Amino acid sequence: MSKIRVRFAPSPTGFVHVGGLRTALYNYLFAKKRGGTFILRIEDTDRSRYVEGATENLIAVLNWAGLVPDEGPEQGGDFGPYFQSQRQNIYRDYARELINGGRAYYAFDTPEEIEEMRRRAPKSEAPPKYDASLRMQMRNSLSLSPGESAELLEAGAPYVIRLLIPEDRTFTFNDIIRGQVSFHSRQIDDQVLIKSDGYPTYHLANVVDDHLMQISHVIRGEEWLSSVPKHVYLYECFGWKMPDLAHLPLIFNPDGTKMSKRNIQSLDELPSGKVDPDVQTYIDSGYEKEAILNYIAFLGWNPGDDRDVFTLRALQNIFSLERVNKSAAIFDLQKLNYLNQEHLHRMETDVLAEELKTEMQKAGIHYDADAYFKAVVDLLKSRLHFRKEFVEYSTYFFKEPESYDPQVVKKRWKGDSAKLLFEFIDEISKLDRFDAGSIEKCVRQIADRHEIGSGRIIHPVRLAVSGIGVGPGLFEMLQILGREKVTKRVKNAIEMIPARQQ
RNA sequence: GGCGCGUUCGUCUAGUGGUUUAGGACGCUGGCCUCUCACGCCGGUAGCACGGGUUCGAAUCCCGUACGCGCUGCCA
Repeated sequence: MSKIRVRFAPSPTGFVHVGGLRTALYNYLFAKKRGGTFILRIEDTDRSRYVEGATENLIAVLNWAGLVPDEGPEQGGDFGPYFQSQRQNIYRDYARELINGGRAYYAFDTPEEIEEMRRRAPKSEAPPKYDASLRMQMRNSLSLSPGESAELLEAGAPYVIRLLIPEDRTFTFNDIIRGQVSFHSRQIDDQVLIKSDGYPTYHLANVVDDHLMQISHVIRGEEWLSSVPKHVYLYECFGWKMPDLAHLPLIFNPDGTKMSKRNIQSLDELPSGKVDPDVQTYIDSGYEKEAILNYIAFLGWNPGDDRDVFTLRALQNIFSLERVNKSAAIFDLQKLNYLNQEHLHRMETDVLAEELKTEMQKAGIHYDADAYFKAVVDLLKSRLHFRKEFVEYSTYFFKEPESYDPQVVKKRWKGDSAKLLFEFIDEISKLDRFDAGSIEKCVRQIADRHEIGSGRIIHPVRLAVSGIGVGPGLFEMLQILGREKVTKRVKNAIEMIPARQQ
């Protein structure tokens, strides 16, 4: 079996689309699973749509995701350059070869003339194509005499090179995902191969580059399916072997429309039925990298069993194109959220703690010791949906409460709370070991003594040490805080709270 | 309009002629756990687009219809 070589070939026209990231991911997974090469090729042949910084941004997102190319603009390789804009002369040579072989021709029609040709058609009908039925009425090296054409070329008249699509041919090809697909040449127009600005169109460039770069499998979005016959014909003209094809299903908004960046400010205020196609938005919103990758991998693919949480490494081992679906998928934020939480909960505490330090520093919060910090992370981990929540959830572990939630005071702070809490700090002062088990025993004993529910102590203590009414299990929380802090905070609260009540 | 591709719970999907009273996950929902909020656990909800064939038997094969999407550019 020949070497697996796949490419992700985006055009730098803006932000990185969720669908684009998935295409990159599938290419990457396919290559890695089979010991192949993952190539990044920048398809920047449309100067009018070129966006400054888009390439850098694209590479940054790919690196962020861990989908690092084996060959590409950054890492180089034996098949460069990896920018199509730097390969112009290559395409030009191949286009000439086509013309010399009678497979392509020069066309001198101006954009206005083509526009006019299309406008001439009755409104009820479909716009005509530049094809066998029309080309002899246009201005090109087929309709003009050889002398006229040569004259125009010599005079430097603007021209494009068009592919001469044969009449009455059926192009059939096999797609790994869709099976056999065929098109009749009647449906295909004489595709422009070289534009008047000298740059190639996608169709020529991708065929030439895929061949020259020895691409074994083309994995891309379904929007390309309809232009495959043109590519099939080009491969035939050049006498090249075509790579295997896999056309991926599209990804849509919840309302079934195409994902668009229009009218989207943030994930918190999405227009009804819409979702943000910009990968950067999810990164900025604090989604776990692994969760994003896991989620988009499952948009159109599944491992065939019940498992649904995978790291990039794990996906590498089980991915296969054969298990990619045919039908389009809808992007669902809730499932992403679920996976985000799953990945967070499955992280090793040590690793998470290390990464959370950055979040803490950003928030300007300082902590005492590594062991203490890790203990807090361990305790709070299972309550996290997003890692950024940690800062908020853990504040009272790093500084004393400055106020007490009035709602909770009203609900939990009873007339005897102060008295019970005095008793509580007195009891815990006698404890040999200040651990969750001992603290709990202590609380239960006080409650029994007064014949009240232990909640009558638990809730006020929580309020006293944290200032709020929600949080992790109280006893574990107190153990981590330590006897000294707990005693101090409870005393503070006893002083503060009744004063506020009056 | 033409051509192409697609259609299993609200969503992601399993399913490749009998193992299926169509399975899982998210969501929603009932409960358990419990000191709160989460987590976790147990349960429920809901689907083969429609119509014809083929077959002893079809979600699975064929045809048609409907609907959706893609392409129909000197965009990719």
